[in-house]
Amino acid sequence: MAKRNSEDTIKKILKAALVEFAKKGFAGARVDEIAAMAQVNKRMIYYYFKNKQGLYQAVMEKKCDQKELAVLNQPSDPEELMKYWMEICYSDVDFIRLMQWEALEKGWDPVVCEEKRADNFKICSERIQSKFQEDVKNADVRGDFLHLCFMAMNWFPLAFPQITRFVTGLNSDTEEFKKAQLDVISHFAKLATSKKSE
Amino acid sequence: MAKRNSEDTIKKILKAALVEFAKKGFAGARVDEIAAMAQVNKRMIYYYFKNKQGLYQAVMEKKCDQKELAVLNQPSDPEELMKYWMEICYSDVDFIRLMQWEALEKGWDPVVCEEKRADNFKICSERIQSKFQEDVKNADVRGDFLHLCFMAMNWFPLAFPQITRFVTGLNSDTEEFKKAQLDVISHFAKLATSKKSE
DNA sequence: AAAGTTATTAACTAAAAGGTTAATTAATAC
DNA sequence: GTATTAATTAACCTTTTAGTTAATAACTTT
Repeated sequence: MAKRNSEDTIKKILKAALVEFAKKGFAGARVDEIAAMAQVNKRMIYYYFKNKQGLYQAVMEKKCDQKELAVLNQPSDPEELMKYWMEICYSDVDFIRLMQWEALEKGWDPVVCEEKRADNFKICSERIQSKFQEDVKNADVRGDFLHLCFMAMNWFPLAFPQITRFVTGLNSDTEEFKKAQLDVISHFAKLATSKKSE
Repeated sequence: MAKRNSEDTIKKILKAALVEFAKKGFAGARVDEIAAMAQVNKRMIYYYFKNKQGLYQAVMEKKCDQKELAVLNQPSDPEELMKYWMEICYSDVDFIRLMQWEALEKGWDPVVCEEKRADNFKICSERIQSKFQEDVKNADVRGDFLHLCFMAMNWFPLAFPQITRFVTGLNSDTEEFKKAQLDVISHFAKLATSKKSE
């Protein structure tokens, strides 16, 4: 019989739960499946996390904490910034899916870690504002709305893979797509940072 | 007892199913709930659509057909075009949610009406290409990728309401948000259509 | 109006799926 | 070593849910 190790079982459960929740959302995720994937008795989930909701909460909080680090390590150069966030998105599709499930399942209702997450996004918006607003003098466009647009361009292909395939003919998880998409985003970033000719 | 009317019951079922599928996705939708909402005996759903999957298919096909019309009625002026599609998005959030559930539940797998939908998007991409490419001579950006970006900016706030709230402090279903968002999108459109100064 | 067909209903079935009970085993304290 | 606590297990319970059975009521045809 395997040795006992509460820390290890908690870790195994969280890891499996992340995969399952990202794959099927909260409602679609199966507790039995998580237990099987983690190779842990189902009862352990209720022992450590009370119920499915508690486990979900724990998974979300952990992910949000991870992303906090990414915000703090942002590069300052605008060109680099675009590349940086794109890399992060494409290297952690589970995160995007988690956010997407949350969006659908919660709608406009409040979600976990509201304040922490809002703060993180605020930092990003301010970064964009300071880098872009100074250049586009004649554009009275809010920095947070610029931020939202760049985020949209980054997230969309991963959030809507079929539609991306319909539109571009490419799968968004291919290198070919990624390159072309970064090109457009950088193109927009350049347009927004060079003074308008008009 | 109410009079019999097969056409009417089919219509009632489809209407309720659209609401339920948009709200909870395929897996989350409850057949009993749809029946109750449609005020129809549950058995009728299986009678007319065989099973839950068949009903889902019917709902999706109907929606796709509806959107085909919107594509054909596109205005040609770029500025108008942005406004047109934004209005369509915000007046039919159910459609966006349907697409989003599909994205999550199907992942990269094929979906209903593949060819028809791909064709529709192609028309839109070509429209964008013809309107934007001629202006931005020095940009070797593909029209379909431009299209994808504009679509992303339009869809994102409705697809990710919490994140939009975190970033902008506004709910994406408010007029205030809509106005500001159209401003940014138009701003980007203008940037992309005026020749680069460089 | 009788026979046949189409639409509708209520009651039932079987299989998940989240959660619980209570017993058991390993580590720790005394 | 014995008692106590913490971790783990198997078996069970309850509710929910997609899907069925079989009977019945309303139209249509002849």
